[in-house]
Amino acid sequence: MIKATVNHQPCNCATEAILAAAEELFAQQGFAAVSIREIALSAGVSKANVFHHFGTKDQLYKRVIQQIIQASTELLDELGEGDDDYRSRLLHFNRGQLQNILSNPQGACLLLQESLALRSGHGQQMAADLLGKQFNRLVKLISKGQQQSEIRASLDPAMVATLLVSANLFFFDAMPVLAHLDTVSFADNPDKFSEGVIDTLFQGIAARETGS
Amino acid sequence: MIKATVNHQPCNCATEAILAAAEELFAQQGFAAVSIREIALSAGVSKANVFHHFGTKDQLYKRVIQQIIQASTELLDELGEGDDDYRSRLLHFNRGQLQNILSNPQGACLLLQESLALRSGHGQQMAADLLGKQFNRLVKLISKGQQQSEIRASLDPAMVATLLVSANLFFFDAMPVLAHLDTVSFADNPDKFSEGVIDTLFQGIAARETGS
DNA sequence: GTCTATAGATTGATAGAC
DNA sequence: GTCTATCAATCTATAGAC
Repeated sequence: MIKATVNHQPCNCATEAILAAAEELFAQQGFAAVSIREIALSAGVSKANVFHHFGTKDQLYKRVIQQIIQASTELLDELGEGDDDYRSRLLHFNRGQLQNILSNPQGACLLLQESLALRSGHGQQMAADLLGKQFNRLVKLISKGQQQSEIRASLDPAMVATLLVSANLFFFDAMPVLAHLDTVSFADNPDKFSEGVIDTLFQGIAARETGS
Repeated sequence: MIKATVNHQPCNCATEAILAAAEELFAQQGFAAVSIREIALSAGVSKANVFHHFGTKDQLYKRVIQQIIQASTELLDELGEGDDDYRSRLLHFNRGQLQNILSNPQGACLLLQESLALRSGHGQQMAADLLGKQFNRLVKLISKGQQQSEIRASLDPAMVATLLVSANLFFFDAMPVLAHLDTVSFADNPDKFSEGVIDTLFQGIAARETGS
């Protein structure tokens, strides 16, 4: 025994295959529409094997959500830091957040499903915490920009944060369908979109005399 | 004339009860998680009665989506018209859209589910058309504002429309969870939110000298 | 139109061999 | 850990009486 060359993560190929298959299917069809049989088939294992590793369908789903949240959280811890001007920092933050969303569309889709409360509140709290955390980081960034007089002090920082975050979620959720409208030119270019959002927000949309 | 006191809609109480029950349950749990038995129980009719009136579960779902789209479409046909300045007209449009969404949260929830493509593309096209129609109305409104020199001409109208629409969807979808953050003050006041969005967008968020 | 009864398929989960 | 075989429950949908 002593388990010599053992990996603490024993390359448990089956569990990873099951998790990957489950994430894809849950994202595409939603929790209730996916059967364990379907997941097992897609992962190349037997149905009983899924239950052996994850106990119940609910627990498997919870593990999938946890995995997404964790990967997502690790990616945004140094977003928007640095000593650039606040316009650059907000652009950096927003662009990073959008890239993060687009880097795992399935995960984003599942978190959006959670936000709609389609499941009986299992992963919902975790998804809410993730959104709240990102939102508060952004609010803090904007507040600092106001203290440094780079951002208009009379604005509610949470309102500005709302406009920034909502644009990214909308890009992910609705842009695929708006892309076919001839009025939309930025649907296939996230970076250009982020720049457009920041430009528009910083300059404002009201026509002004060329003052200043 | 003619058609005296007749209703073409013969007050078919059962079908309406079924539709109402189905809309509520589908919105809360998603299509796959709801059984016909559950819908029939909630509507106060028998299971077979549901099949008699709607044929299949898919067709019932499609009818629910159609009903929501139709009610939604009727409500926005004169939004943003008038001869006010374009700031007022955009505020009017956006506030109306948000009120429309909040007036039927279940419907909005179902349309969001459609946008996530959880169903095999039945109502998805209709939901996409509705969003596209509203979006294009808004784009046109903004373009006219640019022609009248009330809105900065160098902006992409679709970008401005994106910021406006996304804010409303975000308010509906994510605000309930953000409401618990102490940084957010407008979560329970849609009208105040709409004003804040328009204010922020028109003035821009960059600090400027008090010029002009 | 509304119901009861039922058919036939599929589901989540378990038992037990290997 | 992995499998086959199986259970009981639930599902969509239909048949047929009233």
